[in-house]
Amino acid sequence: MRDPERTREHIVRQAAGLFNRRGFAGASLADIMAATGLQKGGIYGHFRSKEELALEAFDFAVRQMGDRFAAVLEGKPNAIDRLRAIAGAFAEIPENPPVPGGCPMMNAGVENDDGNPAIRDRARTAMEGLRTLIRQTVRKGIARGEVRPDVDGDRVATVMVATLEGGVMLSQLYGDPRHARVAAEHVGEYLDGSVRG
Amino acid sequence: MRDPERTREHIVRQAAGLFNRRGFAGASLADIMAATGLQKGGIYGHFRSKEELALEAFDFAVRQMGDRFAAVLEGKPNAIDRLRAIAGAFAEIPENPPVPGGCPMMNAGVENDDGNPAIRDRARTAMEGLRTLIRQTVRKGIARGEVRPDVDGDRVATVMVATLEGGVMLSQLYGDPRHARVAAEHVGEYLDGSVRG
Amino acid sequence: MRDPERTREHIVRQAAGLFNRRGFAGASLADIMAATGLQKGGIYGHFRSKEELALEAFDFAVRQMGDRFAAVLEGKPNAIDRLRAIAGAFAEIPENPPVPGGCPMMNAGVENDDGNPAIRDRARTAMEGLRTLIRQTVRKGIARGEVRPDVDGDRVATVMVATLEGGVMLSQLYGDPRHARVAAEHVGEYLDGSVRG
Amino acid sequence: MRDPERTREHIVRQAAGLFNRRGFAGASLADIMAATGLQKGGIYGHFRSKEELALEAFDFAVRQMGDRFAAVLEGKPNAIDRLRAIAGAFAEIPENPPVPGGCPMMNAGVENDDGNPAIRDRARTAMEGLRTLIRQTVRKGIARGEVRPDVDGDRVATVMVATLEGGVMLSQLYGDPRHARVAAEHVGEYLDGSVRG
DNA sequence: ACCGACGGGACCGCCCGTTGTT
DNA sequence: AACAACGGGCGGTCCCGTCGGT
Repeated sequence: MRDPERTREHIVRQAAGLFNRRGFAGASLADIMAATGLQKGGIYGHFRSKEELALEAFDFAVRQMGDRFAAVLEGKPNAIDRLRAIAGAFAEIPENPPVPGGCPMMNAGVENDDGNPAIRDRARTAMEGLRTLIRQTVRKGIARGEVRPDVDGDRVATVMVATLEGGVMLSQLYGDPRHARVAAEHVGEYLDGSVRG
Repeated sequence: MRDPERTREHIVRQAAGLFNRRGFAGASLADIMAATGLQKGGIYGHFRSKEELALEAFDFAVRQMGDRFAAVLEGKPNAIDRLRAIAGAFAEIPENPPVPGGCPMMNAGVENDDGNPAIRDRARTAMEGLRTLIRQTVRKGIARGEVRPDVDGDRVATVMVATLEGGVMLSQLYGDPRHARVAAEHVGEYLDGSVRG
Repeated sequence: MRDPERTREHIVRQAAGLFNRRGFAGASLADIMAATGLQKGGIYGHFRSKEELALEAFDFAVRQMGDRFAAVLEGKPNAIDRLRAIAGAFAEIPENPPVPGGCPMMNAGVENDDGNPAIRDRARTAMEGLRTLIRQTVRKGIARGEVRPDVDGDRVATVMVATLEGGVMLSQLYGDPRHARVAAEHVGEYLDGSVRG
Repeated sequence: MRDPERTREHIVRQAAGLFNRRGFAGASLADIMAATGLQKGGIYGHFRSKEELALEAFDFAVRQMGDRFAAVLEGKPNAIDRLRAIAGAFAEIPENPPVPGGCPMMNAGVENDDGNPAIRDRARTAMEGLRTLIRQTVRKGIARGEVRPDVDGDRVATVMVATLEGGVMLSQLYGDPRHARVAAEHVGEYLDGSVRG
């Protein structure tokens, strides 16, 4: 681990999985030391505090999610196709999570209901990014005639995100990926029935 | 606080809110002491451990949820009406939570992703109770001709619960009750469009 | 347990075994509650504190030891016979302890090396009672011509008690009653060889 | 206290005295903190638990005892001289204890009558080491014609250890070193009268 | 006489963060 | 850059003792 930049990323990556699975309070520095193979000094040389590391780890996790979305949206100009692709990306989370522990936005939001407002803010911002992606996709879809002109993009965003995140949550709770897939399928039907122009 | 039974319930009620908001690890005995006005001895006289208290608190929270459902289902024989009532109950959670912190099943499920399998099991069982309620409502609705005969009750349960829980999650994350209401409205349209016979 | 006197003795008896085996700090009130079948109030109605109970329990234990000595000394006027009888009583302790846990004087003395001077004082007094018994037996034996006139009773007491208590300690440590018997046999030879007149 | 090895030994040494005087349960971490001048973090960095520290402290205490024996046995080939030297070492314990609190084998054996089997096992092993030393000294003494050929080394070991440990116990109980000395003198007479060839 | 709820405190173990050193 | 010793404090658990009630 000669390259300090590489070490830093290594820490962030391992911490992201731990924080996502166990939450900020539940993941201890001892856990992170074990996961990274570093001692305390090696970690505190890169981050001023556990919280600073948690924030970077959360951003990293959100970026992993974003990369997934970017990958499935690649080369899809059609709005409905794009929204379907987002649903498909969610359907895959339980079986192939971008970060261990599932969706970081939901996890961070629920686990930091109380306390740790910094992470909560980050979760809100990230979630709003996803909702904005959906909203703008809808808007462009309307402009392109692929989406009914009377469709409210904000509502579509809420319906989609709620259903998909809820499906992931059920899959995690039951340890059964079907729920996320059923939720994604429902979103597909919803898009065909109520959104498509 | 002469009556020990009352004290016990008082502890459980306060603890339910704390555990629901902060999670099992996040809610300390000091928090519970502060919320109940009791000292450690007074709490450990009623419960053998923090976990035993957490389990009872979780059961209490689930019961509070169940009471909500029972209240809105009261006197509604029609299946679609009943499913709508469930959606309506979820829509109200952010503004008027049966237990502070929102839906205990989702919270416990997400926060105990790792660790504390006992609470996780309880969360699964409670969630399955809700899904069973929906499934059986669908089945009776088919028998009564209120629901299309080809509707899969299990899928309806997953779609409804995913959407509604996801809506509650969004409302909590944003501090805005609209998301839960939008999710509930979507469920209503889904019921009218795809379930109603 | 109608008779309060009987209850009190019941507590003392059970506590004596617990304190003798686990020491003052090691035996908790919860242990005593479990052993006696009484609740806290039932115990504190008879004793003002754990220490007061411990002192009475220790006295009880010493009395049990004393009863053993009295029994084996009964009808033995000869000094050497009496001293042998004391050795025999010690030899039996590991297999048939008068109080669970062995000799309370040794236990209390060793376990209260530091702290709890009250129990330590009682242990000293009790031990001195035993040494006085030996010393006076020697003295009478000299007067009766059964013991050499130049024998120092105090030294006999120390040698006998040291050897016998040490034998009991070894038997307890190893869980093997032979050591106490060997020690008692040695005392017998010592009496025959160096004390008998 | 720069050198961690030195710190560790410092902790062990101080803890050995505390555990030997107060027992495993009786010596609290607060006591050890006070005796060592370290905080909890400083102690738990060297030992994983109180029990691990107690085991090392016990081993240290036994080593201190062993050093005493080794010192007095130095340059003494004759078996009777060696056995006398062991008795002499015991006679000195009350006035000049190798570890504060007296003989760790006896203390640990008596105080862990119940509970803490690990320390009890160590005490047994250490005591058996002492008995073996005596047994083998007797055996060699027989071979060298210094000890009667019919002497049973195991019985000698039990008699000597019982008497000497008992003497130390009496000295501790009374706070008077004479008992240990009398016991050692008795052992000397026993060796001359019953063991010497 | 006995029960049992409760107070308040001490226990050990783990936590995060700092600091001196290599 | 990384290690590892250490400080100081919070965590849950169990402790003993009191007191109102039966």
